[in-house]
Amino acid sequence: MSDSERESDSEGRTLSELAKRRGFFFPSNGVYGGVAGFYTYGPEGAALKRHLEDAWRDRFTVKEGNQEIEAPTIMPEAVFEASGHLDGFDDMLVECADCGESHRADHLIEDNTGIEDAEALPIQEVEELIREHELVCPSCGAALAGEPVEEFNLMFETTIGPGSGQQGYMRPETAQGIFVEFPQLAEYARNQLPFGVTQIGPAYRNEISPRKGVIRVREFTQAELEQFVNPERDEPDLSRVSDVEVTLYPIENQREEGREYLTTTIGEAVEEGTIASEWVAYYLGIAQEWYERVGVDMDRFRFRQHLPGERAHYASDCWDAESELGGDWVEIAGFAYRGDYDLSKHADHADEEFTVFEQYDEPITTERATVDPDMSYLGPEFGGTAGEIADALETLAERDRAAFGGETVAVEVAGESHEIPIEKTGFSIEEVTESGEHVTPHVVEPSFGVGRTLYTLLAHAYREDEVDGEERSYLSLAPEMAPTTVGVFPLMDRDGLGERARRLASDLRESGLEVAYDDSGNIGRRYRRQDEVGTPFCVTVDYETAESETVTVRDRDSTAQVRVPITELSDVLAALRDGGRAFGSLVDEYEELSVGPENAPE
RNA sequence: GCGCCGGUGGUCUAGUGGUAGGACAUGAGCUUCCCAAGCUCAUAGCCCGGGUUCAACUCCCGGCCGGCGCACCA
Repeated sequence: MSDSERESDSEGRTLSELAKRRGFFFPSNGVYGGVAGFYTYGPEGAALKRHLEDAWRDRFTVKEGNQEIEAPTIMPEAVFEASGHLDGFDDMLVECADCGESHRADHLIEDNTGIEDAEALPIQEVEELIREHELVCPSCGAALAGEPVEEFNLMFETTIGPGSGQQGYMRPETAQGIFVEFPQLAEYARNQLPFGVTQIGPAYRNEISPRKGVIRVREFTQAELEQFVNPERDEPDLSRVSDVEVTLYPIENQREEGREYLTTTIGEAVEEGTIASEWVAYYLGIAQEWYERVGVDMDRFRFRQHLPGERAHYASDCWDAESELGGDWVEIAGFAYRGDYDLSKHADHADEEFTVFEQYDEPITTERATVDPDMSYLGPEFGGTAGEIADALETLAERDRAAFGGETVAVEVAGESHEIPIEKTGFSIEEVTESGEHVTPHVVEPSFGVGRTLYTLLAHAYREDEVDGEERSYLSLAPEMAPTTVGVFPLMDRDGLGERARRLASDLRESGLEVAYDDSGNIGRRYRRQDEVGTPFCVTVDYETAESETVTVRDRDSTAQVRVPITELSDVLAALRDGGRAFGSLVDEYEELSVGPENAPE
């Protein structure tokens, strides 16, 4: 076992054990034997996920001035015919009868025959090609001719409506729900580019082999932004992020053995051309700051550029955000410049405009040669070909207005030349004023995996240390992310402390804090319980509370405690949660609690 | 999908051809004036199906689930 495997094993085991025991996540449907690739988020996990989504929404929807929508998860076949998922999401597998290895049939053909885009070919033809070219198994060399080519589509199929119904699919990405509604969405954006539409929700992929717990699952949550821009004009506000430092892993560095990552700023990376698209660069910068905010360890994080081979064919520049988990780098977000690929595809298939009308600053007036053929002449004269002749005249006028300079003009229809008197063509030079043009927007797509990000937060927050000689493990989650913000305990559940603490817990909940109340076991046990689920602060009602109307507030990471007046408590806790202040700043303002044998009251 | 390994309370684990023991956790109580202490009691388990056998948690076969490797990951 390599170091990284051992590391991965140990981190994965520790985390999945913690996740299950503490209610972050666990495999679904366990009582019926379970089914691979589906996970249930328990109480702690669901809260953490909600906070993560809220933070994403705050940054990528609200702060960017975008609009969030919620589209269905089941969509009809036509959507995926247009998007390319029906063909492109198909894998054609052929299995070697000799050694049992499965291979991508389309890749074998492309590699050995010079045929391109074999993916698009029907199954029978692929089987035929394997036979014709006498392709062999790359692993063992056995002939593959005659082996069946199996089609495997990563999309879940379903039937819409009763009976045979209509073929539908679970969406493999949330993005299509935005693209197909573009005409409506553009209308809501008052046809003003640029605008962005976000969506947070589940997507489905029938993975061949789900792995690594929540990292590769068949149902997962995406948070996606589709930023629609006018490629000729719209630019992001790079000044906003130009000083943001990022760790980049560009193509050149991946190709050369031993080359380190590139630590630079977004501004420099754009200037140097490391990041080709300014829009992609902008969102890398925004994302960098966001990942820091939610608690990703930036020493275990990088942006990696897609190699040309792994890039989708429509993406001109694509970067992944990757986090290091148990020694492996895992994709947690993708940032792609998708051009007009998606909207154009839907425009072709849907017989609908997927454009925005962009008004020019000044109307442009141009001269245009037009014809208005006299059909009462052309009809009797040319019979059935009259219509085609009229079309030919129009085409000719656009192409070569000089042809209309003589007495007659000659057009060719179906190989035959016809002479038309100029006065019957209705030829004229017109002034045409255009106030704008229809533009198919380009799409910049930051696409986040919520589950993978959540797992990263847990992995990067997990700590073990020692407190008073006792080992403890805790999650150093960002206060904003933590499932519970504050634990409230009575030091003893007697002498009225319990009642006072319960009342305090209730008051804090009313003020909008997420509170856990616990009076079971000794105080240390309760601290450890909260430590393990990442609760950043614990409040204890003790014997002094009744006298001074103060409680102790304990910091998870340092275990330090200060005594805070109850009247200020909810404000202080909210500020700690929202990042308005750090626990360290409380020490200056409030009395620090020191507890030990020498301080204990007699 | 293929190969290797595994599956015992919530978690971690011991063990056996005659249906199971521990630790932690959890609950009740005692104790305890700030960091998993102690004591008593309680709850709770052999992944599923078939086979062999008088008898299967144990042996065999299949499935499901998990880990790892291969393949796959638009």
